[in-house]
Amino acid sequence: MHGGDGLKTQEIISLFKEKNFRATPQRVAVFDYVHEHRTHPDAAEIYEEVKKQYPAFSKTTVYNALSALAENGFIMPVTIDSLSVHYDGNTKMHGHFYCEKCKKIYDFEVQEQSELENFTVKQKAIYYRGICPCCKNT
Amino acid sequence: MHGGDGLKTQEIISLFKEKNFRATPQRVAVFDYVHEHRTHPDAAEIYEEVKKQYPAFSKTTVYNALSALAENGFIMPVTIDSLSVHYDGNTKMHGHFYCEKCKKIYDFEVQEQSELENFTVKQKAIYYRGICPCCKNT
DNA sequence: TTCATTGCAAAAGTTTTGCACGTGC
DNA sequence: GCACGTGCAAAACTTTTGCAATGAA
Repeated sequence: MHGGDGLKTQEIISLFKEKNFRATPQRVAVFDYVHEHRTHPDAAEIYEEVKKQYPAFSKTTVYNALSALAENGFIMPVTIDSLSVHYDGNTKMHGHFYCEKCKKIYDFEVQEQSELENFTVKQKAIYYRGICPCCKNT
Repeated sequence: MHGGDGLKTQEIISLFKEKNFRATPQRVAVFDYVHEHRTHPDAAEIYEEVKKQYPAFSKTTVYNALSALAENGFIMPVTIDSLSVHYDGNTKMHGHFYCEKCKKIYDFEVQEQSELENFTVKQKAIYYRGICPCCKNT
């Protein structure tokens, strides 16, 4: 196991159909990868890994799938690292810590965040950056 | 006036020297632009605008200056929009709202955010995204 | 004088686009 | 069947790098 949700392909497809989200094998594979690997992968990593299973996979499709999945709330984009957009299968509100040394992204719990009057808020993100405990001791 | 701090060149240079930050005219100009234009400009905008005053300006220098200024706490990077890094002259803790329609970034107030045990936190950011009041009514 | 910074061009990397083809519903 | 998704290559962008020249301290 990878520490994810462990949803079977059929369950993922059902999830998509509930939201009238077209269930292509590519979208299912990207969803599955992001949910099974809670290390905040970016498009490049997802492309490399998913291609091992599905050799015909295109990079464009990864970008399309990620955008569509994020738009529909199936995954959460993390723009903490300005180089590339990372994605998180955990869509519940939580914070992200970016270690400037090892570049790893850590999750942490946060309290409920306030609303903004008159604004339609679709997504809230809390990003911290600095040095993680591991890298402090080296 | 642009709504910024209104620091004179000499004051900016003093500010730099206090922190042993080498005061080149380019760094002063970039600092000045970011502090006078509180619209969260990115490197491209700063380059275009500052070049009007100083034609010999190089894009590399803008990136160098922005990194160095951010590293020393003179400005704050805003990675809310995955396309480019924006910069904020206001380094006091506050939130940023990104409108997905008009792409404008709004500031808002936030409460004190919690610390993280064992982590060295150098920077905290709170990003919301969605639709701003202006764009809702169109 | 010295060493950090600048400026230019070229490279590296991510993301987008255009368009023909394929496929879920 | 039709609209939407996919795949490929090329384009568009942002940011970084290498290196010689310049200038702040």
